[in-house]
Amino acid sequence: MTHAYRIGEVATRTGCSPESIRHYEKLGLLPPPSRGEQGYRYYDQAAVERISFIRHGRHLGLDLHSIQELLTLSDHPDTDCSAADDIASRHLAHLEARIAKLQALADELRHVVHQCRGGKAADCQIIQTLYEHHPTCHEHGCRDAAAKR
Amino acid sequence: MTHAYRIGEVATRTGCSPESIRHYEKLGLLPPPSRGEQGYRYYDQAAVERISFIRHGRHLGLDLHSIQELLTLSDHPDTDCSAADDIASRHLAHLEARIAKLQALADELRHVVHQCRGGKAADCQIIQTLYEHHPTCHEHGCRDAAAKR
DNA sequence: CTAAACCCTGTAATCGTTACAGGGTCAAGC
DNA sequence: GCTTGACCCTGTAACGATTACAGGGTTTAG
Repeated sequence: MTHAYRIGEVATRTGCSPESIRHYEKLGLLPPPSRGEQGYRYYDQAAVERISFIRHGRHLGLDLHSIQELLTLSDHPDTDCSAADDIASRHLAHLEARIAKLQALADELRHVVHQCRGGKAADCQIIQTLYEHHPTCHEHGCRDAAAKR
Repeated sequence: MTHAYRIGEVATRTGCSPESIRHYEKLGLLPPPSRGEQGYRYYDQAAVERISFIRHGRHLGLDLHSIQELLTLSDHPDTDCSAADDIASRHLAHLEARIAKLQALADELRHVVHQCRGGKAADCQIIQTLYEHHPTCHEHGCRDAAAKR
């Protein structure tokens, strides 16, 4: 009730695009805002903060479903909030796993990059590696890596 | 011409699902295979190797477009292959950037995790942080982080 | 002869965002 | 007045790669 912002102003204030804001509404993360006579959405300060909340969660890499759960917790201040910790911990573990995997991929790529400057494709180490590559090859001995799984 | 494999056998040999194989064909990464009288696809050894090539590229995190470029290089053995090196280097740089970003996110998350075991949602540090969080906050002094951008 | 395990095509879902198309509304400037 | 541009609305489709159907046909083993 503080001010009534139209979606464009909310967008610039929060860094969310108007499309994203409408999308969050459609998904149920935002309550339907009040509408002016011509159907324009009007948001109050609480809505701006809620959208910022979503934006920050996205910035941390949380998916909208997790953000939904966190918002629900926030909407019920008397609830036990260990669920929030679960979500954050789960996401952190997920991030760390992804980092480890990407590190492994980067290591593999570093092995093949700069192997073929100026040569012909027929001799290219990168292309050769892709034809012959056995996943998780130099992790543990390369012999049966292709057979497993 | 070595053997004629049906799509299911190719799938188990390469680790790609039949759907993915058909998808690669539709995108033009695979030449249309020969067909039996009932319309079944039949693949030879070269096709199996090409699909493995794609699979390995995907395993390294390359997108299908990059893989397409690498396959085209491989199809023209006389071409200069520095383009392959470009693709791999580009992807490596992309990976390293993504790793750095995920590391930063994980660091931020580690700051908030385990802050609210057993408390009420109203006091939850995680939820508070999401409401108040200013991106790149503890990078450089937190004061005007919200104002910029 | 029937049931399971294949194969075919085409479409829609996933996730979050962006980009339209096609239309309405409102302000400022002439 | 009337136009121009910046907004806003809804609904749909695209992105990338994969998965999951529906609805149908074929082969193979029991």
